[in-house]
Amino acid sequence: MSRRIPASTIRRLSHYLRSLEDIEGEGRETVSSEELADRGQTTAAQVRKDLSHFGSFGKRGLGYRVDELRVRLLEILGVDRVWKVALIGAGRIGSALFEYPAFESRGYECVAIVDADPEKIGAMWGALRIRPPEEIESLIGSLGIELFILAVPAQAAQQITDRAVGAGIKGILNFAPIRLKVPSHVAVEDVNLVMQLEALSFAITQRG
Amino acid sequence: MSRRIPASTIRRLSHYLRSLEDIEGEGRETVSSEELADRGQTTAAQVRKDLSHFGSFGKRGLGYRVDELRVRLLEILGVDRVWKVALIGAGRIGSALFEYPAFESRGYECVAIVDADPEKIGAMWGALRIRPPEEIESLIGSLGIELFILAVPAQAAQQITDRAVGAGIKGILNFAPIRLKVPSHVAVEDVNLVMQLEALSFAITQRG
DNA sequence: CGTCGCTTGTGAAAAACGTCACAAAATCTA
DNA sequence: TAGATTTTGTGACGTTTTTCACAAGCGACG
Repeated sequence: MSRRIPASTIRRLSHYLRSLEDIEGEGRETVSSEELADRGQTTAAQVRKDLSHFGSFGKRGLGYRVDELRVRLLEILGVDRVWKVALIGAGRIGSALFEYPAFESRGYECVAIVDADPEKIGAMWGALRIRPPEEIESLIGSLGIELFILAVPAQAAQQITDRAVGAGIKGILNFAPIRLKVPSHVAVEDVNLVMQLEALSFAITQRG
Repeated sequence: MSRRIPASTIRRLSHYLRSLEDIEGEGRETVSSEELADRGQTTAAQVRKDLSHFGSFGKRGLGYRVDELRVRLLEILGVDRVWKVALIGAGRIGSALFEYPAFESRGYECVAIVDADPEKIGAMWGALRIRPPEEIESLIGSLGIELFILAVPAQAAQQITDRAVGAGIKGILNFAPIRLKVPSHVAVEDVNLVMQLEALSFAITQRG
């Protein structure tokens, strides 16, 4: 029941949540920390320690009720509600993300698409019309957008970020390969595929 | 000059490498640990500690020679050569990745595309023809493929992984939302956008 | 009801990771 | 050459994160 939670704990909670959904799909009603550990890449003690940051949800001798723990994890992770998301950048990555079914299934709802390319502005993606960057502030305000998925070239990313921050954005999933500067109350998660590929080639090279 | 390197160090090395390329582009010849720290999200001591795992590349009083350190980082990360990559899954994500310019610029060369959809098999993407899954083993063998970019539905991922491992694959960049089971000599990096969005919503909810 | 088997929750120990502080090495200046 | 100045490389230290170990809680069963 502490205050400061490690980022690695949060990642594992996401994974537990997915496992719980699988387990629920299998029709099971309870699960032990050991089984959750096996399905993740961790240990039973780690599972219990992770959960203990937020309360005690299990029953000794029995384990955790699957649906109960699932709902608690949804609450903890803040995905027990809909998040209004804007997709900034209607290129290849943006297009792939827009169709990515996993987002909607977790309550992330794309309510706006923005692109700077005059050829794209005005086009329809599904029910959404692509908007020009000038409308960023008004879109955030009128639609209640809290999250940005930022899939624009690196040189445009900081400028757009500054405007989004000014208009009250709360979090950014950043695909641009730069470190965005934001005030401390704005959350940023970087997606960096080159970095992950380099982690692979390092690991392989290391082992010879 | 130690043996076991923290994953966080590797991520930072990738970032230093990008910074060095920027700095070189600005025409500078040397750089201090402090400047590298400023461009990353870290401290000068951390930069020096990270580098010290692999040797001592700087000159006291001067800093690091930009081009020299850049080349050393390329070697350390294993990107001082070409990696033959296969793209498994020619859907939206696969398409976005295939056109992603950053991959080629770091020496990751896509030499094969595989998809299970009969409607896609045989189609050309650039100079590459989309292959059926049955050819996975022979493609790995004949083309010298070492890395997979796995962008297929979750239920197909483990099966394809098993076959790739059997045929000698060394690393997998996994977009499927499951934890792949692989022998310890195979490296896996998971790309999990839902997990990253959940990290955002957690952070925002926490501060709420 | 008492005991047995199972599994949680949690302090305490250990390990991993990051920070600090400073001696050592390099250049520059005179 | 000597002294001033800069910045690295690294052992010692502090903090964070993981692992360990076990008391305590729960259900089952005779």
